Amino acid sequence: MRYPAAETAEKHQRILDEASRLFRERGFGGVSVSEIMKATGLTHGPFYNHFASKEALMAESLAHASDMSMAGMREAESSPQAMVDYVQGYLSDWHRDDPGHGCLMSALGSEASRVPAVRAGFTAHVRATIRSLAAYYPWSAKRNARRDAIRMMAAMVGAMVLARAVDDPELSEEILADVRSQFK
Amino acid sequence: MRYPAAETAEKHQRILDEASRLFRERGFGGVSVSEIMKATGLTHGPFYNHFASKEALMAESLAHASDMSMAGMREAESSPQAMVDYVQGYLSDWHRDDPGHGCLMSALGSEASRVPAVRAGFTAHVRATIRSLAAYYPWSAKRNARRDAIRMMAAMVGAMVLARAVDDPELSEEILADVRSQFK
DNA sequence: TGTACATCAGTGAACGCGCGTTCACTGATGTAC
DNA sequence: TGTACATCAGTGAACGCGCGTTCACTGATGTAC
Repeated sequence: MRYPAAETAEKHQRILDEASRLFRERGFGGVSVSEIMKATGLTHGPFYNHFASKEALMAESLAHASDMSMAGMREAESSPQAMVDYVQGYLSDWHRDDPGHGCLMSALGSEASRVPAVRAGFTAHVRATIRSLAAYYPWSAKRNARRDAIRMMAAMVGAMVLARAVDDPELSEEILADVRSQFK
Repeated sequence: MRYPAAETAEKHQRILDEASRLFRERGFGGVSVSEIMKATGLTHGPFYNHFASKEALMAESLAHASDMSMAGMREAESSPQAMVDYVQGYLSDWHRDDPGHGCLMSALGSEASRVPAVRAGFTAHVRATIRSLAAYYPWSAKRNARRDAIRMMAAMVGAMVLARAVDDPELSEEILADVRSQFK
């Protein structure tokens, strides 16, 4: 049946919300189209009214996750302290235990290398993250801000990947704490 | 038909070699049992003479990759300079472009969090890496060696994940170079 | 304003495909006598 | 030393399953008159 035009756009957004969450939680390969549609409260059929393919959804939901993430970063840019808090929050247990609403670089990084459709969006997100960290984090030497932002970003992503993979909570906590204290 | 006993053990090793390479190249989900067996020159049937399941192979091939990797690290432990060279080599284009023979943390990190069978082996590898870096890298302050080893390892893994995912060679090179120069 | 009809996001059964896994069978090897 | 036979890693067809994707159909909405 035909539906009000407004609902269609809203459903499109809901698919993107659920997809970007589920992909970050379980990886691109770990979630089926049916599961995503079920999570939005629909059957799997109409998926192709919204997206050309699962790959197209991967690309669009990665861009969506990036938009959400960068919107959150806008707030962190309001003050040097907010920026430090952002980095500390990134390296928190809370973020480690909720990949679905967290950083897409640490959640989808290694898979992104293998999905060509997704790499351009991923690259744009990496660039935006570097730019924001370089411009707003209270660096001691502004001259090397971009270089230091890249180093910090690498440490943050690596720490999160390792803290999530390791099955000993103590070691996981140690990794996060050691990198946290590096940027306090 | 029956085969000489020596060949059987050798084939087991060859399956592990190919599996640990292919898994690192394409991820656990990106390689089928058939492909692995084909890469060792066999049909997929006898796979179950060697391993209980694909999950069991994942765990065993991760341990295998860890063994190979730690064997390589033994050499790096021979001198402080060799250790610095090891870190520089880790952050090289060569390593970035050959994940199949490289670090399993950067290749399989985000997937490892989601495969319970694999996490214990992954954790053991992380511990061994920390131990080796802490003990043999020429730290300025030996007192904080373990903390500094964890920080360096996080930066190395994060840099490799990002350098591989990004689709702009210049940005990829910049990430590697900036983290390389941090540990030179 | 009321009626007739085209629209199109929805439904859910069905498709081909590749996956992990199983199994009846093969036949050179190693062992018993 | 020679012969008979049990062993078991191999082969390759087959299995059930869930996947991404397609499609004939539905029916409330929006539009034309």
